[in-house]
Amino acid sequence: MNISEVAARAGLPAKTIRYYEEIGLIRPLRGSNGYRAFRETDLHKLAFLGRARSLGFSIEDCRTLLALYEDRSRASADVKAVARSHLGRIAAKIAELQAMQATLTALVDACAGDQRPDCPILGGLALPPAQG
Amino acid sequence: MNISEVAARAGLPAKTIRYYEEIGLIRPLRGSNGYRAFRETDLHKLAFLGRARSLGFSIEDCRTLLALYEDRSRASADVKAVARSHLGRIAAKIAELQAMQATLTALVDACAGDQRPDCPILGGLALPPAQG
DNA sequence: ATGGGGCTTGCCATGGGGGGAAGGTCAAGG
DNA sequence: CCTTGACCTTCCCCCCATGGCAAGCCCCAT
Repeated sequence: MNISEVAARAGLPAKTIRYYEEIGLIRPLRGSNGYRAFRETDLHKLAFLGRARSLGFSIEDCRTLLALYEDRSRASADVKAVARSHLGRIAAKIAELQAMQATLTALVDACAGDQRPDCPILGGLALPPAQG
Repeated sequence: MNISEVAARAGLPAKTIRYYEEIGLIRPLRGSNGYRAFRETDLHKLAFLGRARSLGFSIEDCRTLLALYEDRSRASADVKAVARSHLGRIAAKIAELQAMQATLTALVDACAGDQRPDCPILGGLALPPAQG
């Protein structure tokens, strides 16, 4: 399998696949012409990586998960720990965004949004945040 | 005012302030020794930028907001448009994270998390996502 | 053999700074 | 006057996870 075929099948850009090889996530073979020669196992790994990335796992998390994926004697507790840690980061990020959303929504709702220059949004950004 | 004082007062790292000058968000004066000489207006702008950034506005959004902030004849509608656009991005990001959260939570809940190797999390990452 | 696509490497760019080196400046103490 | 140490300056490389582009092979069909 050449890179464009495995890219189409894994749903990843060829550039990303080359990058994943460069950082050691996959190790495809090489043909005599220098082309990467992907096996089915490489394709599986790339599909795995694509799904893990789409769930927001970092590359380093992916490296860990891939090692666990390949280790037939792994403990599921190890996998669960990685996943739960990531869930914590997701929850924290959601909370942060929701706080921004609340603050900004309040400012937007207070703004007339007409031709006049008076603007509570700019006012809110210019002054220290009130805690009440 | 030297950079460390304005950094402390604006709550921004000195490095960030130099960066903001480099990209033209602020234009502090210079003393004869080459040191940046910040005025009160520079401090206000930096505090404004810090709050806008903490609400998740991009640097380019900040540039726009700062221009509106300085334009006494702006229309509040222009400000509101920028803020609403940003609120849309925030909502999209929250939705994306919540989708990840839902998928990952389901996998984590299905995982025993013990010493055995069977792991629905890895299974879910290895197989194409079921839509049910 | 010629053309057009696919493959390779390599370098530069993003956003929003962080880290740290090399060197000039300033204020206080001996 | 000299030193010390804190502060300031510019400069360049680093992060993540790619995207874009260019030069130069390679393969297949005509």
